[in-house]
Amino acid sequence: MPEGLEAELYRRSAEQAAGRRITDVTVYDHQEMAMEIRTALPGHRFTSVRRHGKVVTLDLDDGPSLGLHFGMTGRLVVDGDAAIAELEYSSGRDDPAWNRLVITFDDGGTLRINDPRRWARFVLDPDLDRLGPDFLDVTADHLVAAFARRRTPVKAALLDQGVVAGYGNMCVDEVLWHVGISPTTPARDVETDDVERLVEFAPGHLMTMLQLGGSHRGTITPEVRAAVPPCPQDGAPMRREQVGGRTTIWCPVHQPDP
DNA sequence: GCCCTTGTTACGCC
DNA sequence: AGGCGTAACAAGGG
Repeated sequence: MPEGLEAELYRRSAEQAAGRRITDVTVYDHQEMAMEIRTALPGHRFTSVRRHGKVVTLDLDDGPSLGLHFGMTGRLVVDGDAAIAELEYSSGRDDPAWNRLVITFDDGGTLRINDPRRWARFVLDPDLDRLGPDFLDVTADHLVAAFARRRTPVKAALLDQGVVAGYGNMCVDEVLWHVGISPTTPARDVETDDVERLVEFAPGHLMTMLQLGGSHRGTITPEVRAAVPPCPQDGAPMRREQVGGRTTIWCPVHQPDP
């Protein structure tokens, strides 16, 4: 599913669209915004493409920016080339019926959101103020402060985009497994040392996963999530339960509950 | 055909 | 007030 890593892949893909003149926009979903989007974009060019957490923002040379969020199964397709060939929990197909937004450029190329389920979102001038720091450069100080008043499982705290932006279900399990923190630990009870180890470890590991293709390319892969084999690190039976309302995989031995 | 999956938001409760 | 849990949402796939 599109987590921050997939959003980064989409951002890079969207850079191919920068500088090209927009000639047409077709809005198939969120009709309430169709008018303003069709008014703002044609005749203009995207100048730069940013990402914060799971939101990709395309800046316009003149006028509002365009914010994209891909929900669970949304993909960005630029010039017919899906940035992510395989996306967990989504089919591999690129059915035209699933196009939600299509932007056409004067060279005939397109930038599209294609989403079988309709949770992808797009909006002009996205509000990023409610998002925490990006997951690739959040500091330990920030997380410690944000965790301090929360009794909720650390897993839920990391998934809270207002605490830190970009983590999805798979990357949280991945990082917690590697740094040996139980996802059930109340956020306020996570040792500062452990938060520091997480912050030190996560960016490099996530970037490696990015280079391998995205959030499903870590140790806790979709196959591991489905089959729940013995812990790849120490061979103990892994647990698979709902934590913070989400299916969670962890090792009770090297990620012991507090 | 039931049930699983996900990210986000809306709600109600404490 | 704000933290917390949960339901709801869409719809393909097993």
